Amino acid sequence: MSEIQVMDLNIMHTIASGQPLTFHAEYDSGAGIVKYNNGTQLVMIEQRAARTKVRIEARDQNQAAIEFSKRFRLSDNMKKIYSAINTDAFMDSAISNYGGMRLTLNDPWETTVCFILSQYNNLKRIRRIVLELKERYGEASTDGSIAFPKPERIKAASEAELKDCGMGFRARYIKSAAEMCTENIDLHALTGKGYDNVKSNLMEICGVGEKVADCIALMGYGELEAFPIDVWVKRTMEKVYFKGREKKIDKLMDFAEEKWGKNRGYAQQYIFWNGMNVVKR
DNA sequence: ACCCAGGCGGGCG
DNA sequence: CGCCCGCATGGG
Repeated sequence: MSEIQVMDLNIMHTIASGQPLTFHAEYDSGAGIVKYNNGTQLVMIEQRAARTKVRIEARDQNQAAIEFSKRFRLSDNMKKIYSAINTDAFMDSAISNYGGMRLTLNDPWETTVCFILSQYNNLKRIRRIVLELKERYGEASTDGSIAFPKPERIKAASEAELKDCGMGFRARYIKSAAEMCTENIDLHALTGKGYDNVKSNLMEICGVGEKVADCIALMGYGELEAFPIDVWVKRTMEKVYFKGREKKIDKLMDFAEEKWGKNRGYAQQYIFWNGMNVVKR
């Protein structure tokens, strides 16, 4: 057992907010406990009521603490980021509602799968599909928890078997993504190559368009310039900044770059989550 | 019953 | 180019 000091971190909001980690971590909001397999082992993180200390339990404490710190982006200076994205009353309320919500930095392959599954879908069902994939194809760690399945394992499954996990028409994309990522492109090699480069390479994958590529760039590679625009972000931005008038994606992208600059990926996460849960339709 | 979901690829004008 | 359509599935 070890404790680490954290600032501007709210695990509850982070875990709830529709990111890859969300889709397989178990979270007990009453106890303030998250459990997830970090790729090699089971990790338990406890944070009571947005406190500044979290407790970590894992077989290999050191590895768990390092991975946790990276995955929850603890080295981000949130004071600076908030001052960059708190540009108006709407952003101010979003930050006040969900302060401490972090972007997470996830495995690129896992992120790719999660966001291919996200298209024309909803959070609840994405989560179920991801859990199903893990149960069927995931690899058990020695502590019994299950790691997200590697592309080799997904590739070995038939499209019909994948469809059986409830993913519908996305099975074709998942299957071909697994093939590409084992044969044609090395996802890990894209790390640190820069936003434009990462994004254009990701879009080579069938089933990965602009929005999904932005999600992967943001949450799988930590490219904070990525600004994924889904139906909620679009709706919310139109309502808040354009008097409810419809705007094209490109227009909204330019607006975001202008308004929130290099940290616009963080702005997007707050717009998305506050838009979906508070502004609603 | 009907509409929608963290969109995308393909086809058409 | 831009626009429009179908797509599997489950929940509101």
